[in-house]
Amino acid sequence: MAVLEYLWAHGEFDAKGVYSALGTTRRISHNTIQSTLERLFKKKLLARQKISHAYIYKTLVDRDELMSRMIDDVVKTISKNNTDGMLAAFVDIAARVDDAHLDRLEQLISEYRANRDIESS
Amino acid sequence: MAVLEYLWAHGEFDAKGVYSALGTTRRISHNTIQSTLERLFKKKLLARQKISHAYIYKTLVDRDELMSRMIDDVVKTISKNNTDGMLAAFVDIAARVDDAHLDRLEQLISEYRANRDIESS
DNA sequence: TAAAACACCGATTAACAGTCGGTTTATGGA
DNA sequence: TCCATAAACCGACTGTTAATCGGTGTTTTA
Repeated sequence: MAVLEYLWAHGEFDAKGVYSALGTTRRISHNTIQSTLERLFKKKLLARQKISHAYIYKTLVDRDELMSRMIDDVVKTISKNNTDGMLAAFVDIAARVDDAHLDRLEQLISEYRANRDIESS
Repeated sequence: MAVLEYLWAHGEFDAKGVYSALGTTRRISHNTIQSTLERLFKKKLLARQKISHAYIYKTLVDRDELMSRMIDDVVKTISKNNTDGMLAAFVDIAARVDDAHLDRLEQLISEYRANRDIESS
């Protein structure tokens, strides 16, 4: 997560760059960062491109997309096809923060619809 | 999950009861069911009560509540405090199923509000 | 009171994240 | 051209957790 956070915040970087930002604070070796980058790459969460002899990594999914995937996984394991329960959970969670979030959620739905209509015209 | 599914569908049961329902199909021993029940109990997902010398287990959370918790976990690990991103992800996921789910989501928000207002009066 | 039923503990396997060391390979400068 | 360095790559170890089961001891009950 720390690596992803960093790349989300700062764009493309090589292992060295990520290491100099995170390594000291987290007391982690360069190799640890490197392995983490490789594993994220294998999971297709990062893309990489060889510049000279070092890879430059960048994220393949943004934070919201990753969150969506993870929530999707949860929904799949726990309530196969019970999308209504899923929607109810969304409302619960939003309301749990505070009720204003329900308004905001409605607003986002409207925005989504508006956006969709523009794109399809 | 299979154990939880069973208890959600059939109410209270002891290990034996769950075993006779799931054991044969899944080719799983009585002990496996028992361990699973114990672990779920330790996680506070099940409650139990000793009847004679056997425990009767029942679920402490329903499916939607469990889903909420798991989604909450995802949101916490991936987007600390970025609730707006979370809400956007909800809309995305709902819309991804199909657009009717956006209507349904709005409906659930209304229902939630109506419910809340009744309870607070 | 002995057999059956059950709880409980420990053990094994498999997966995975986090971490790192060692080895190989490729680069670029002397 | 050759070597020092940087980086990739591979394997390993630890810790955690789920899934699975056996063994042991305890409680019922016939």
